[in-house]
Amino acid sequence: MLSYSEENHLKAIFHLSLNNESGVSTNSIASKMNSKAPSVTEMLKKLSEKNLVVYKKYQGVLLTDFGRKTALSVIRKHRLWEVFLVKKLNFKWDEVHDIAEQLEHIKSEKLTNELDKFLDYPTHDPHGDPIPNPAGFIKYTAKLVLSDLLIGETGKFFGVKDSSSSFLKYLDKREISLGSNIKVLHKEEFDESIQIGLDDTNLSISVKSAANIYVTKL
Amino acid sequence: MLSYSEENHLKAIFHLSLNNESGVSTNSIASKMNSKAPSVTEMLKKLSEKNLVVYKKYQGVLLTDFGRKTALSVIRKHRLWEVFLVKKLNFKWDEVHDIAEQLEHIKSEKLTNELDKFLDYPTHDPHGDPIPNPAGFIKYTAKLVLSDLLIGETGKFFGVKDSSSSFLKYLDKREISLGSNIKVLHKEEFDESIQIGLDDTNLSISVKSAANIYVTKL
DNA sequence: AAATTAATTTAGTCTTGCCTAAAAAATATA
DNA sequence: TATATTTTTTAGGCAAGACTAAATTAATTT
Repeated sequence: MLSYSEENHLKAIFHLSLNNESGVSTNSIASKMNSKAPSVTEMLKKLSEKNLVVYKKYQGVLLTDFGRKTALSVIRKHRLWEVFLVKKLNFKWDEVHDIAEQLEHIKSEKLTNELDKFLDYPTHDPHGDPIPNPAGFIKYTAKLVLSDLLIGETGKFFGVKDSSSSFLKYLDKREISLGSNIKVLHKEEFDESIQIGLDDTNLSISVKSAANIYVTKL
Repeated sequence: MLSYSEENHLKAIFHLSLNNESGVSTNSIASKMNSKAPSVTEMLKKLSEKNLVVYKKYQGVLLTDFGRKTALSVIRKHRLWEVFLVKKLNFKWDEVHDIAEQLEHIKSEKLTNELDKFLDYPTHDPHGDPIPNPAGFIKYTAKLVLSDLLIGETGKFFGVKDSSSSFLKYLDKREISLGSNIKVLHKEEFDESIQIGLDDTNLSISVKSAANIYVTKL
């Protein structure tokens, strides 16, 4: 039975190893976990003992298959609970993260699978991130970003890269919501801002925002 | 912010003080928590520091108003989650306790209240126990037990005293379920067993079982 | 290649929550 | 009431998970 802290470290390593094939550094884990390097070193030893990671001093760390499956089971629960909160309990997508951080540690396979069924087997969470299946398989989609689109092209908004509450609120205020079709009308040379068309309205957003909006080209 | 262990101790004290107006003993708490007396003593000091209990060495312990409210908030969450598991996720009433023990510690008032609304403000959990309201008010009903009924009387089954999994399974097997109307047909002098009528069937149960079945006289 | 800087690990400490064994207080009994 | 028993508390220890400061290893720069 894993502790919350063990599960959280596995999750952090999983997320960091997506960018870093060759091994995740102690410091990057510490910074993601809001902790300090020595705490991470100690935890890596323990996870290594339990065959959840491959760890060699000073060499960075990687998940074993078992570790990866375990991390994905936690992520699966996190994302299913996010769907539950938004779809069933009227939460906004920027309010669910902290609660899902708690719920993801509840231990009951039956609960997870019944929840999945109750939600009608969702494939993505409210931020557009894919939900792993019970076997730990996760379906990634190529991640095209709004700022990658050329003038005249249209994309369907399916997720965000930075899911911080402030960015999500920014999107809500502008009524840019998951599923919208966004057309790139113009790119300003001066400040790189982008004019977009959304339903009947036109608005201007910064490149920084556009780089945070995942789209599928239509 | 209270720890799981603090919340669990408050809950134990709450339940024990229902029978014991004058103060709950260290040993009784330890036995309910599956721990040992010294652990309880230590915790009582801490809870007393935080004004959750009134504790004087060797004198037993009682909840303060604040402690009582806190305990009831945990119990409220426990029972709401039990309703959720049974009503929405197809759990049997004997399967929900351990999961609710985990879920009761999730911290989010909004979550609790939205869950309450989603479940349409249930008044009782799947075992017939009343659910406290958000203000910490709990409505007790006088607890009449099946073995209290006289021959010829009928009661509506609304709860169980001992909600152990084995007893709940026993009831399921005999198709004695919450809400049933049970008529006392006969009491056997020899072994005190009781003949009952349930819908169209008659069956015989022990006094011990009958003393675990809460009913309202019809 | 040596020296400096950065990253990581070790050593030692603290808190929480649990324990056993021993001491002290309260209760029951002869 | 004095003694025995039970209950509770104190004392001291242990494991988990965090930390700071110091030491070590790796990486970078000159």
